[in-house]
Order: sequence, then C-alpha cells, then structure tokens
Amino acid sequence: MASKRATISDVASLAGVSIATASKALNGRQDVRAATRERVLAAAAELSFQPNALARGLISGQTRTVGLLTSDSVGRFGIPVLLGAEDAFGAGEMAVLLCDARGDAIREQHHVRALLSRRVDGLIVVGESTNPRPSVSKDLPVPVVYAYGPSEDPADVSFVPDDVGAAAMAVRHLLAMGRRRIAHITGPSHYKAARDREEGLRLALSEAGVAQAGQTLSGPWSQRWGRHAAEMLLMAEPEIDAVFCGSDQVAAGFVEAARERGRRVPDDIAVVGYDNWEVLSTETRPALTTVDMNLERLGRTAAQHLFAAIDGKATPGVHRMPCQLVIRDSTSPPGIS
Amino acid sequence: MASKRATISDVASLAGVSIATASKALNGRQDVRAATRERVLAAAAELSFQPNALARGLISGQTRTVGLLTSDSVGRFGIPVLLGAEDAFGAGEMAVLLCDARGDAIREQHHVRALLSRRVDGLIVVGESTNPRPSVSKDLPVPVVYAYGPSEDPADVSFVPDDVGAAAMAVRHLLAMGRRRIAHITGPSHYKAARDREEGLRLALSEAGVAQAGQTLSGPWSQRWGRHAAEMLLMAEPEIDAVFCGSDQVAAGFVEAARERGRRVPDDIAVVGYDNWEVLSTETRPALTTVDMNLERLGRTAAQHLFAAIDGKATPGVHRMPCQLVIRDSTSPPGIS
DNA sequence: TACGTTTCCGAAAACCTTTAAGTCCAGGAG
DNA sequence: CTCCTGGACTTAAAGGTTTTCGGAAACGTA
Repeated sequence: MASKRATISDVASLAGVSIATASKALNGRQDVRAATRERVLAAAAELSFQPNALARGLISGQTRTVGLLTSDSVGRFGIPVLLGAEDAFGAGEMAVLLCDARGDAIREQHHVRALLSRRVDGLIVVGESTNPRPSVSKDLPVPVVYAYGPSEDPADVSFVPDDVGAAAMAVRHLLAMGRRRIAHITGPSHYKAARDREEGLRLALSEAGVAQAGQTLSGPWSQRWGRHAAEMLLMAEPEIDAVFCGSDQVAAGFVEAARERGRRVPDDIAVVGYDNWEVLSTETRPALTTVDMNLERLGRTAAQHLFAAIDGKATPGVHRMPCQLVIRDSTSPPGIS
Repeated sequence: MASKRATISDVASLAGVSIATASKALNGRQDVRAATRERVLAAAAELSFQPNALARGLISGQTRTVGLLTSDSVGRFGIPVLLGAEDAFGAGEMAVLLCDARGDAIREQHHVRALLSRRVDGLIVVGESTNPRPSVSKDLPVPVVYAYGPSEDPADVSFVPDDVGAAAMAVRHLLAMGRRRIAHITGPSHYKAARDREEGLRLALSEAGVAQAGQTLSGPWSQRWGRHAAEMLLMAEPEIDAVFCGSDQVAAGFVEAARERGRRVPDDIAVVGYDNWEVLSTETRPALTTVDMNLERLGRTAAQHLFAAIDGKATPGVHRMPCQLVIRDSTSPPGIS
C-alpha cells in the first residue's frame, strides 16, 4: 500500500499557490495564468493526485453514481440488461453501484435506502421477468427507470421488449415461408412473456386468416418440456408444418424429439425459438431461427433515459423496445438445407 | 421527487438538541440519556433521515464500498463469481461498484483510477479465464484480491478453482466405476484450464497405472467440437469405455454424436463433463456427471478475504479452491439406467 | 460552604473540495 | 495625479457528519 494519498492542498503547496488556484487550474477554469496552471498540473502529476470524489460530491450534490437494483441477477435476462447499462454509464464518468435483492422485497427496500444514503443520482431496476412488478418506492428523491420488468405504476418509466410485436414478426416469417399449420408451445401462462408471445401469434395468424394448429401448450421453460410437448403435439396434430416456441430451450427440446420421431426440421416442420440464447440456438441442428430481444440495447437505452431524467425531463410510461428476428436454418424452405 | 433531504442538523433542531448529541444518539453511543435518545430517534424517523454517506466517508476515510473489476462480464464464469462477491458484501453494509474493462488494459487502468478516486476500500478483479493476468497495478493504496483469473504476481492474493484436483477427482470416479479405456477431449491448449484439467487426468491415471486411451483432443470449447471429436475418437479408438470432457459443451456434443453412432451412454461409454452449466448438464440425456467449480463460493471467499485484507493482514499467493463432482446418470454402471 | 464526581450535552475542529467574494497590482484613461 | 478596469490570485464559507474536549448541572461528601 502506498503512503497517504495526496490532497489538493499538497498539490497547492508544492506548486506554491493557494488551494483555490490549484482547484481552478486542475478544473480548467479561467483566471489562472498559463504558467501557473502548468506548475499546478506538474505538481499534481508528481504527487499522482486524485481528487476525492466524496468531497466533490458533498459540494456538488452529484455523485455521478447510479444504483442498479436487480431482483434475480442469476437470471439469464438481467445480466445483459445490466451489461448494457454499465456500458452506457461507463462511457461517461458514471459508476454503477450493484445490488441484488434476490427477489426479496424487504431486502430491496434495504438496498434502496443504502443507495439513497450513498446519494446515488438515479436508480435502474431490472426485473427477472417481464411481469409488472411493484414500484420500488413512491417519492424517491432521485429518478428511477425500470428495465425488462416494468413497474406496475404507469407514472414510472419502464423499458420492456416488445414481445407481442416480436412474436407476430416471427409468425409472419413462418407464414411467408409458406407454412400454414402452425402450432405453439410456450412457458407457464403466469408469465406475461408467454401470454404476450401468444398474443403476437394470434395477431399474425388472424391477419393472414389462418387458424392455429391445435391448442397452445403451456409448460415449464425447459428443454424437457419441449420434448414432452413435441410428443403430445405430433400425436394430436400430425399434420403441422411449423411450431413457434416460446423459448429456445423449448425449441431445442422440440427439435430433438421431432427428429427422433422421424420428422425433418425444417423440411417437414419449421421451428422458431425465442431469446437467441446462443448456446442453444446456434448449437442445435439445424441452428434455430429465433427472436433476439436485444437486451443489451434495452439496458443501454434505459441508462441513457436515466441520464435524461437526472438532468431534466423524463417521459413516463412503458416503452416497448423492438426485437429482432435472427433467421437460421430451422425455417429454411423445404429442399434447401 | 421529494423535497430537500433532511440532514442531521434538521433532526437535531427538531429534537431540540445539538448536532453532536443527535449524532451520538443515532449511532448508539454512550453519554446520551435514554429519553433524549428516544426524542432524537423519533425526530429522525419523522424526517426519514438518512445519514449522508459521503460526509461520513470523508471523515472516517472508509467508504464501505469495494470495486469489482471484471474483464469480460459477458462470460459465464465472471458472473457467478461476481454474484458470490456481491452476496458476501451485501450481508454486511458494503456496496459494490461494478466496472467492466472489456478486456482492454487501458480501460482497466481508467476504471482503477476512477474507483480509487471514489475511495473504495478494496478491489476485486475477476478474470475471464483461469489464465494468469497482469497485476492490475503496483502500490495501490487499497488491497486487491483476484478471483477466478489469478494475478501473475505471486505477491498478490488470488483465488482460483483447483482444476487439477477436480479433474483428478473426476477421473478417479471413472476408474472407480470400472472404466479403464479413458479418453480426453478438451478446449484449446492456450487455456490454462485445459492444461490443468489434462494434468489432473494424467495424475489420476498414473496413480492407477492406467494408460490414457488415445491422444488428448484439443479444439474450441463448443458442442460442435464435441461432436466432431467424438467422430474422430470413435474411429481411432473404438474400444474406449469412458471420456473425460473439458467442458459440458464438449460433453453434450460428444454424447449426441456417440448416440447417433450407436454407442450407449453410459452403458458403453461413460462421460464426464466440466462446469455444471445446468442448461446443458441436466438437459442432456442422460444427465451429465460433471465438475462444479462452485464459483459463487469462490467469489464469496474472495470477498471475505478482501474484508480481512482491508482491516488487517492478507495471506498472499494463489489459493486453490476445491471443486465438487456432481454425479448424474452419464457415469452410472452399465445396466443400471 | 467548598469540593470532587458523575452524567449529560454542546462548541468546534476535522475531512477535502468548490466557489463566491475579496485583495492587490499594473496599466490605461481622464 | 486620480480613478477605473481587469487579471491573477487568496480568503473564507459551505457541504454533512463524527469526535474530542470542555462545560454545566446535579449530587454526594467533608
């Protein structure tokens, strides 16, 4: 460990000026002769002076720090959002204070207080699912932005993926590929994501005047469920030519089971997944056409919006961010692959 | 946004005492009459007073904040370590300042300076691989602990998974199951993880006086490589009865290709993976026996060690943390599953 | 009464920086 | 010569808290 850290008064006395002059020189302000500024800068470099952000924050009232509150950071979805936010902040001089409430409301309140006591300039709350969640607290002295999981309170600012639009886009792609007997396997219906994606499916089907093949099958978001659902579906609706799956895990399971049952993908049945979780979507055979929610961008956008809210005006409400369809082999026209 | 935040002097005047007395009452110190303490506490509650951590840190010289510097947070390995560290810190009153250098040394130095200027009490550096990395900086005024990726400088404190020991444990398990023709498929040899795991394999084999079946096959850490290696291996060494894979991705690829070639797992060939990446290890059929590096615990331990280093003495050097073998169906004795 | 002890509380310094206000001086205008 | 202007620099206050030390009151003892 190095010896005591240099303060601005050390710099000032080494340069032979007052503290105020040193401060002005270091901050590039007027009223300092060029020669004097040089001396101060040289002194600062020699002492490897780093201004104390605490003292600075105490005066300015701005810490240039934001809190990032996650409910379940182990989840696959929180992480990219977090990364995107960190990215946007890191570009400036902002720092991110990370807290994980692990789904516990008490702990969340505790963290909010701790962050407030550290005088963060703003808060980003990233949810573990797209289900609306309780507002973190009314009347906080700093702006709050919700990412991935929106706030229940429409007066708050939330950024969520446009699941309905993305699902419709995915299904339109299947229709454009000439598929007409489209089935749907997805996750538990208490997930808004599952309901939204189904809504998107219905939307695209009704636009085209096509009926859904069989009932929507709901189960866990797992590969195992994808396999199981595949067996049920191929029994009940043997003539399907496409499946829209609510997640890549489900899709990977479906593909595997379908192949074992002698159905070729994509020749007999085209498959679309969701999430673009690359370890699954690019490693299955064939690689999966899937929806990429672009979560890093969502996180970045949320962070940029927090900036705006910090020094100015926010635009409340739920902002739906467009997703992207990544087209791979699992939806190629028959005979191509 | 709420109105101006209450300060301790607001609390003091509401309670009708001096600032000093208010401070003592709030911090549970002696020399305050019980009744007075009550009044102060009540006033603080009424104003929902939160002490300003900046002012407090300015005096005490302790911010109760640590910096978490990651080189590649998108990686699967950094995240659990980060979570474990956050966990250990969150238990106390510590907060974590997260920075992602994205593998760029310049950016890393920039972040170190920013963190130092914020007066963090310590630093955790989490690597993206177990390859030793340059020390973040000499003579920092705060303690530094490296997690997952150790520092090149043996005077630093590093915590890494015991890959050699874990690999040996995995291979001993195969031997205990009666397997004698054991092959090895792993990742690129410029990864220390790949070299260490191979070393563990050799160790366990030579203990038992058993020769490795064929050469070690090195390739990318991917499922695709696992499939490809399986084809080569089953051609070159058709009589193998077990494979130790350097990662679950490789193992999943191997299992898939082996089954397509008509080899039953585990009856004909037992398979062990590495990482316990659950989306792969529990969803393959059969579920994979694999090594769990227990990265969250590693992160927690690193954090706890940082505590120790902050207020006392550190024990320099590379600390190897034991891993755990998770036994599943892919190594069951023939005839069981 | 004088004095010592205990108990409770307040004044003020300290932490480090920024900034508003003030000082000093040279030089130009009248 | 006086007055004014502007540049270059310094002084001092402010920001919120903790902590040391001194003071005051209350009480007991001689």
